[in-house]
Amino acid sequence: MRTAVNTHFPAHQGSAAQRIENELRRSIITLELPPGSRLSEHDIAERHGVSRQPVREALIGLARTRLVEIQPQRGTIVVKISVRKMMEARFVREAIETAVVRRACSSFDRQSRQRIDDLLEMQAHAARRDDHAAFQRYDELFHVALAEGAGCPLAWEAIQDIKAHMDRVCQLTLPGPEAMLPLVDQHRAIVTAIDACDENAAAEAMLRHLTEILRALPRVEAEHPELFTA
Amino acid sequence: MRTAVNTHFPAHQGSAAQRIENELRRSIITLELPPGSRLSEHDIAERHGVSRQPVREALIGLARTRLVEIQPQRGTIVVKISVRKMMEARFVREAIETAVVRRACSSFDRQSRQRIDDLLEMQAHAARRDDHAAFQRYDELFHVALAEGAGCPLAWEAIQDIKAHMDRVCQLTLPGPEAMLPLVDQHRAIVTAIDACDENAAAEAMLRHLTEILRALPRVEAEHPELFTA
DNA sequence: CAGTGGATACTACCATACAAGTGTCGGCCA
DNA sequence: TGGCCGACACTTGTATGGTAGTATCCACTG
Repeated sequence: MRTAVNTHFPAHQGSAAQRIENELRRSIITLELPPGSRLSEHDIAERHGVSRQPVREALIGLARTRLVEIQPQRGTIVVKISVRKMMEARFVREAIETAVVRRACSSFDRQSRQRIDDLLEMQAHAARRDDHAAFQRYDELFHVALAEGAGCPLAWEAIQDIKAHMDRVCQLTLPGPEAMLPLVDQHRAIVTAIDACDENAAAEAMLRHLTEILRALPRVEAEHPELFTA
Repeated sequence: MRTAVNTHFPAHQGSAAQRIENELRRSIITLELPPGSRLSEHDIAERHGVSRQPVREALIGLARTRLVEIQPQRGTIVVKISVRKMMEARFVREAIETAVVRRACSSFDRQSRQRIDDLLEMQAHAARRDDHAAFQRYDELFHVALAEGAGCPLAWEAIQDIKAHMDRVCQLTLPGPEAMLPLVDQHRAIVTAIDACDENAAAEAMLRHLTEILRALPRVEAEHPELFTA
């Protein structure tokens, strides 16, 4: 089975629309396309060598997760980061993932459990190499494995949509192994609690992990005010 | 502010694509389009008097919430109801909404609080008239008001996507005022607990409310096996 | 000189036409 | 008669042209 990052359109894996949506999503999250950027169907189509139609569909997909805002007959722009929405997204994610790890304490798929060890290993390696992209990918896979292992893959689908509001902030806070390595430790703490079948400890560990982002938020907002909404 | 049912495409409120998506979603949830139905872009376009393009965009939107499955170069079908996915969706929803009502106990917007009283009144009226459509609409608005009042409208957005897996089952269980009226009482119990600022009681009430659907599930599955996946 | 009205250059939106892939049905062959 | 092979009908995917709406800029007016 191929490991597909975006599982929303299992049927559209190879379509131009899906390719472009993934590409644009990546560019937005990595801030290559900074908030406020104007996106033109025409330009993007030319740049990717396709027609405007698939580009349009890609933009609609991004609009659904609120990464871009389509203003009819006016234009499409990359939305600015909203601290308020990020806080809300974090709150919802905390609600889902603490419930997931609690469930994981009752029963956890053995295959997923094995996979998690591998993922943690690779993530730590990525952190030491200061490879943000790989780190974030493994982070995502870790949480996916958690949801799947707990028997609730749908939980991750739900998270994926709201996570978009947090990803760009994470992108700003990650640089430097000293920021990434502690996150791996937090992951380990979660797994340890699950192995011990200690619901409260697992939920507590997840809560600490998801609260981490709040620490650096004021700093990054002060450093890059132009990326945030007023 | 206009009360928009679907807030995913604020920019597309009047667009043909959005109109058709809403219409199709309604038809699927009300089981007018039963699971397994084949949907043809061509036919739908003709029936609505538009071209294939907006229909296509509508179908992509529905595919994102897994209401339909697009099989490239083959066709698009209404997905069957999956008990497994419904259980997962219920679990995730429970996680989110119990967290929301807990938060609501700390602080709750006064305007939303007033609105909830009106909604409960109207919902009870709809129940007595045996008006499923109105009942379900008010039910949705109740949960929206809860999320907004708690200061987390994003929570409802997240729920909307996964709720699709539950709505059709609800559609099957609702008929008859004797099924609907208890649900209104459960809503009242939630509000009462929030007014008393009793977190645990509120979460407990919400949990009972969201567990209700499990009671009737075996019956409807036995009565309509053709609607469910094997 | 400030303010207003209109032509213009964009935009997203929709319609139409074409391309590419898939399942089916019927004829052909062994 | 059973199995294989090819044409056809149907699907979604993509390309292109035209339409309607909005913002901008500039000439014109008070």
